Amino acid sequence: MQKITSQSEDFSRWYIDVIQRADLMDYAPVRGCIVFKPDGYELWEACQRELDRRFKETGHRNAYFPLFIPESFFQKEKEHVEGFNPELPWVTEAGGEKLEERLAIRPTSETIIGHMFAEWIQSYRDLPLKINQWANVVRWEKRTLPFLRTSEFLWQEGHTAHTTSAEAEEETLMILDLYTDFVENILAIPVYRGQKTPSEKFAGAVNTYSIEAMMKDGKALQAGTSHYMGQNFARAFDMKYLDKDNTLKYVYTTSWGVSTRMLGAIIMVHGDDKGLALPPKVAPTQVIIVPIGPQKELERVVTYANKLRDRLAQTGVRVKIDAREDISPGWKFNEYELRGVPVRLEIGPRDLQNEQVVLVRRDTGEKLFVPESELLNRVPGLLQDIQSNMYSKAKDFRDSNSHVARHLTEMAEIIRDRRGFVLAGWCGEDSCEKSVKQETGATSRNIPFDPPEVLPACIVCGKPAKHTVWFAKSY
RNA sequence: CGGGAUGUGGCUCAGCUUGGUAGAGCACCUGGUUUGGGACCAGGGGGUCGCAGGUUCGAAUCCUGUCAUCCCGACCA
Repeated sequence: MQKITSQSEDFSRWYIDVIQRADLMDYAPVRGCIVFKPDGYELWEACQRELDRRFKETGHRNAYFPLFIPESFFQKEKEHVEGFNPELPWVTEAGGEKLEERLAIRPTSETIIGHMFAEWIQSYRDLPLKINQWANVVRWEKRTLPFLRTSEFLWQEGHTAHTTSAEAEEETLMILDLYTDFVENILAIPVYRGQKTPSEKFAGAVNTYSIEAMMKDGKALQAGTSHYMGQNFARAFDMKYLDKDNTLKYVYTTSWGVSTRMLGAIIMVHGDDKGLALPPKVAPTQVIIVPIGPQKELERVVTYANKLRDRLAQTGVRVKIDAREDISPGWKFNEYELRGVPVRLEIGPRDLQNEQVVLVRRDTGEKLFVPESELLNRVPGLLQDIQSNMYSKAKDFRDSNSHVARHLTEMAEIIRDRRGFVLAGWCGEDSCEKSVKQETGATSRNIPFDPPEVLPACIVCGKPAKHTVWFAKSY
């Protein structure tokens, strides 16, 4: 069996090797498009489950809007058109005839949802309106990478409309908190929360907020964004309501999304040279049972293993058994480590004899000999322990690769030699932000709400800093 | 979109320089022996060489075009 490239040798190749060997995806016959294979799609479904529950708990309802967007819709919001035009695919012909108006395949749905909201909103009593949609979107990217940037991807996009700017801003930040909670507690990935600089914000937004995660190669990945649109889209799409004072007013809107890019984050944050490592809370299989034994004993072992499987499943653990006889235990060990299953349960004749099982942690490789009588009590705690340990490891890595720089040359050195995130002061000028990119290759990730340190001077021009900003090379 | 590389059974690749009708390892199938960290023996099936043209008696091999993937860069909610 061919080995995967090690992370230290070539991180990009390691990533491509792992996602294919772990059977998460396959390339599709269309440029930049991938197939989410069952194991990859199950991971996405696990994310969906967690997020969808949170959206509903916070008063959002799911709906579904069309894939096609009339060209004229895009013309209505100037920044929005300019931002998205380069990456739009167009339908110009259908049913054998040329269309009167071209239809874009949605890159995001602000426009068409804005159009519909305008029809649905009449009175202040219709507000707030809080909708989420699970959908595929298309952006014709120049350079693609499975999960992280593909021409077509899956995501959720929330869209809300409110009577006041304060309420809309509150929604925007509440969602950022929701994303943070999900990514940190479920995916075990620590994030920096903050506001995007004007050059990095969403096309048409007033403010964009993001959570930024650090991959194991030190690059940043925007794991989620939440936008406050002010009245930009309300004016463009005529989203008005009659207020208590009997005057027409524009609503304030928000939008926010996370995508299948998060699968890439899980892989790049937790994976190692053995392959994937899935946080227990999203792992489609949390415990894999591998029965071991010579032919004569195997039947007895498997019968017993099946009983354990059933009892574990009853306590809510997602458990599977691999009782294939034609594949050696050693092969299975490697296989499930590659696939990132958090816990392996080995059971053989010796264990039957001793009334115990062997548990092996994916995160540390540690072997635990557990009396059979304690198994049901131990497993949930072990899974929780793995979950926390994975978060701590990721956080330690992130923290030890987060630096502070006071001069541009210093930042360039850090980015070049040590990688990771660099905190720096910024005067607020576009030109200085551009200089950072030119000199170091890093772009501004966000302006953190709670920077570890406040920097007084702009790293480029030395003038008083308006903001303290995270910079990094990013995916 | 620019620069570089690659495309040959499911996978990794050899063959291409010097054209002569496709090969290895792994995987797969059958039988047997095995089973606590990627088992072994024997037998077997599977590819007109990314695609389309061209040169030639003859093309995986030479030429042109095209598509896709990987790396670097530009661009990028």
